[in-house]
Amino acid sequence: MSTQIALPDGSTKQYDDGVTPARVAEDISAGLARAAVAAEVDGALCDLTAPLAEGRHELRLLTDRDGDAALEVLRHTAAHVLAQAVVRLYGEGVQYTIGPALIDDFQYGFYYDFDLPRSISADDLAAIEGEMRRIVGEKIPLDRVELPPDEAKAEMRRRGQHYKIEMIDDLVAEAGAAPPTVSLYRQGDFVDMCRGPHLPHTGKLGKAFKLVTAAGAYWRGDERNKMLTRIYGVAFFSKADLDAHVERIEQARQRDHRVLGRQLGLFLIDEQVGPGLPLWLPKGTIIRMELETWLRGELLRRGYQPVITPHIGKTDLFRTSGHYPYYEHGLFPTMQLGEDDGDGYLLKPMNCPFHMRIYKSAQHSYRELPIRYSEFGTVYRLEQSGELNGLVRVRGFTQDDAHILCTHEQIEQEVASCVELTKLVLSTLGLDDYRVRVGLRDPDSSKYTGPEKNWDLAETNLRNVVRRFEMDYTEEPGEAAFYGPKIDFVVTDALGREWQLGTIQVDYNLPERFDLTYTGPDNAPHRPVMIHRAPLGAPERFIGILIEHFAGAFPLWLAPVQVAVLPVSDKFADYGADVARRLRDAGFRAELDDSPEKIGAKIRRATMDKVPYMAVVGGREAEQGTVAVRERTDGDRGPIALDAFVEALAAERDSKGRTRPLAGADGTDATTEGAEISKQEGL
RNA sequence: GCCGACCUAGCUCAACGGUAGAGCACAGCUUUCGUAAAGCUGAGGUUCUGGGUUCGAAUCCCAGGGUCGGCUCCA
Repeated sequence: MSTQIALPDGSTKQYDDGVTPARVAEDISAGLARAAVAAEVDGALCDLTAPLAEGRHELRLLTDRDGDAALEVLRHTAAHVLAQAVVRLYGEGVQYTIGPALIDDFQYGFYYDFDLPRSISADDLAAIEGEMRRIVGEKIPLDRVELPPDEAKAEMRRRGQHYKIEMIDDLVAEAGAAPPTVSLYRQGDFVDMCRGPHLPHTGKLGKAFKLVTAAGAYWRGDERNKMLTRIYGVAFFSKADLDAHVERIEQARQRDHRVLGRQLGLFLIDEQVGPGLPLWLPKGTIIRMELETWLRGELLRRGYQPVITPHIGKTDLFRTSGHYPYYEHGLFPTMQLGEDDGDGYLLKPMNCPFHMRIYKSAQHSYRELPIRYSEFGTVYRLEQSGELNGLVRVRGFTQDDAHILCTHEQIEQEVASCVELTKLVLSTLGLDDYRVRVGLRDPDSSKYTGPEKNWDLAETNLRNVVRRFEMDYTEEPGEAAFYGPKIDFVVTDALGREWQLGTIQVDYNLPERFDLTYTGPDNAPHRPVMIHRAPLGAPERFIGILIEHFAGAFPLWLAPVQVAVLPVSDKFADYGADVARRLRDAGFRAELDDSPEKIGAKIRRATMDKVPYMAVVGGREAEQGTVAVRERTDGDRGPIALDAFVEALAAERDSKGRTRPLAGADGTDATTEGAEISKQEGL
């Protein structure tokens, strides 16, 4: 009776039965034993203390160098230590539910959800963290016990852990006929149900952890359930890693679009105007105007027909579209004009019903299709108050909307063209860190409308397109709109939270509801299909993300102020005014700083405003008709003739930053403090 | 909407039951200056709103509004 252990270096060790990975680690070296957090036996993770069965096994020891897999074990144990601390401090009334490790989350490393008899304050967090440190000091072993479900339930019942009993019942139900065993981890006086693996004892958690915040979270993520208390924390293998994490969060807060939006004077959300109703300040308006102007040009080139529709429409219009009463909870309340007003009017939550009426205002032939109506239409949705967030979640926003009416055969080509446009928008701005989500219907839900065969067809169309573009994408059931599947372009903000930008949606429903038709070659009426699409999604959200992406340092073509003209003293203000006028005549947004400040102060101000170029002018420049160019981050670039400066600026502006004659060494790239600005890609 | 925290000058913050303050920004004056902050002076407050406790409230309590972090939602 013996156990053979094959190690990654190719060697094999021989043991009696019941040997544990921890024991093997000790045999190899004391250092390895110290560093090990878990083991991988024949490809499966397990505890260091798990006895190995008779026979031959491949063993790999997981240490702090093994990245996410090791971190996950550490953080998972941290969650258990947190739970033990909470139970110790708040006693029998505490029920603990789930406490996973978080690996991909930008802000947090683990959490645990509790049903507590009272709420948690900042002082409590400090006390809990103190208790956790005590538990770490006690080096309590985590012992795994496998029990039949009934015994595990009995254990949890003794401890008053009713959520755990529910979870065991679910496990049994999932497992079907053969009842599994349930693994419990005993950690001193604390017992939790858990898959594992875990650190062998609490001392291994070390000191590099802290609790961050407490928040509410519904049991099982369902708002009909009780709200639990979630405590978030972070944990690392070393203090240095923890410090680096804290520093990263701090950096991220600096590029938060709400912070930069105020600092740079881009937008304002004013309490008296109303929550989620942004005011665009002059500088922010420039950015938005440039983006929109550019996009309008691209749309015209692609055969879109611009239309303009009102902000309100009769409630009946939205009954026909089906949005009312389906989305009534998300609408601003109906406007009633008088007694005989019937249904009243609604502030529009979307543009499509209006575009449907435009289509319907004339007869259409198959020869006209596809018809593409585009509109930057501002819509209003009563988003839940707790959801509002700067520019990225608002109640009044604009969709760079269009509705394409086409035949079934044209869908793929049209969707492909929308994908191409969306990718152009993203790549032009260097936003290449996005993911593509194909939102499909949830087979278990009844919220979807329309015949199954249309859904199947539309889902196939979308799949074909994303494959044709060879895009990485994930299919996500349940993420479809109620009327059809969609392709979403999803990005993350500075704090790692995901937001949907561009979207392309196939809709068989609305043409049906509005009874849209076209005359086919057979001289008979046919039903067109509709595509909703918005490459930016909404300029509000898009620019919010863009502010964070550029850390406020916009490329020349978008920069609210493109050139700051800085006379070294008042004496040269006249020449400065000339330069500024010349630049404005050439179509640039140039500002003269004729304040009585020293040149250093003017440079500092322009730098903090993240103006791309400064033109410093003094006696030498006035005499020779030059400007001393200073680039936002590269600094002083020396004198250049004004004409040449204008020409170089135009080249950079018109190429949207792909050509940068005035930039540093390689002429194509610029970085900003703390910002990782991706290279502008070709189209 | 739910859980929790927060709200003081335009902004960032201090004062934590006893006369509301600083830095930046703003205004005036002096300086006329060569690549990231010249100096002096000044103005600026319903301490989010309303109610309560107290001799006295920015500070304690209650309600409302707003913001932030989560959860839920997202056409």
